[in-house]
Amino acid sequence: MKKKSYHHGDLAAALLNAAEAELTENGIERFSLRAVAKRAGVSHGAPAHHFSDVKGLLTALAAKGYERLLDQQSKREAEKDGDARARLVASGLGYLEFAMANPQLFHLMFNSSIPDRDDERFFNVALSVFDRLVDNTQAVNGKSPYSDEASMVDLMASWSLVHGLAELIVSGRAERPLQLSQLSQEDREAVLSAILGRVNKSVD
Amino acid sequence: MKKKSYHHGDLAAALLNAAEAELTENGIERFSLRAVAKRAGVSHGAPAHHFSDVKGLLTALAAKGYERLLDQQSKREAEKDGDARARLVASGLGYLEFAMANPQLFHLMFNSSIPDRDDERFFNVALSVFDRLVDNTQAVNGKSPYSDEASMVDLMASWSLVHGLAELIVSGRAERPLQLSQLSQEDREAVLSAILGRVNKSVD
DNA sequence: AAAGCAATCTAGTCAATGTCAAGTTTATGT
DNA sequence: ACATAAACTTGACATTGACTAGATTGCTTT
Repeated sequence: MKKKSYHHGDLAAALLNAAEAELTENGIERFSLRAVAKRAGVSHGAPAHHFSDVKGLLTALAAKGYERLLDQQSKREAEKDGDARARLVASGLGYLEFAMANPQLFHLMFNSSIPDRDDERFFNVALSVFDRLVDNTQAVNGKSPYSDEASMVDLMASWSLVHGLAELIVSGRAERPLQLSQLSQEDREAVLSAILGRVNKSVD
Repeated sequence: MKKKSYHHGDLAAALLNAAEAELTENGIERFSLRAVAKRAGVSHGAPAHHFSDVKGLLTALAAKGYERLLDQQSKREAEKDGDARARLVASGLGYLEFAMANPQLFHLMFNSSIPDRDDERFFNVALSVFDRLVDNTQAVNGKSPYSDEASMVDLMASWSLVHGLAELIVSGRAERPLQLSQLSQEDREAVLSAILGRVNKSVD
């Protein structure tokens, strides 16, 4: 069905797909805009008409990543519809799952200064992820992080733990201590849940 | 005293200093080997004789960073010589302090795939940081993370929390919730300590 | 339906970059 | 002092992102 017409039809989407494939294969540090264009079957100058530059393309890709992250978390939370704390942990597992399934994309979203964080779409979807954490935290301890300082401390502890663990796993530094790759899916989740459960334990 | 002689004298060290300065000013993503050479006052080909390539130079720089991180932690721990748990938190504060003082170097050490983690010096000093955490964890809960699984879970939770918090701060994502830049040094440490204290709280 | 216009894409060019090879200068050891 | 190796320079090359001018095509307007 694909005719090699001058106009592509939906080059923007095709470029995003190509960009993610390139990112996955080569990593952010060997990422090349020209390789993306070649993969999409267009000239090296074509991307500029849809994304002003590399920064624009990768900002859009990172925003797409955030949306998938949100989906992943929603899915996980939906499975545990009862306890608020269980939902918070489930949300964290979704975060980890996303990181492990998309390490390079995760890296782009969180460890790169290339994406433009002030981009509207990027900003909003990133805020959504944060807001979800706000809601979950409030559901657990009954107080809004925005008004209650201790609750915000709880939130930051949860966030830091989940994100830090994701970083350690994705970068490979958690492999030696935990040997996650040796474990079954089930055991792995048990270990990760145990770690996530170590934060904000209710002492009352 | 510096003569513009053909031979530099200690170019390796000079290149490392120049590299750190360039890294601090431009960040890893705009890091240029030629700019480093120019800053050190040598030709663009000179670095190759001391560090085989960019990877080699940045691996050495990252290893230096690890050494400074270790020092920072030692300093902090030395101040709290009593309680094991207080020492663990102090160690974490040292970690955060290093990250905040050297954001780009931190980024190079932990979020970049450029440094060669199998490099002997890099590997060993990174292991030292981990071993310190092992010792501190054992001091707190009395069991070796290497033999006791629950203790390793504690360790990973501590590590993840500290590292994640450092990442959130350095990347700027913690600023909105915590507004650390608005706080005094004292208040800031109090907040950070509170967050670090949220993990592995003894419930017995 | 035809013409004009704007969007889309190509192709050529430029400066910057990392790496390599060849040559030059200086230190060192015998 | 002389040879040899180490340190450094210079020039070259392929790759990269960005810019420009021009070619092609879809769309709107009448």
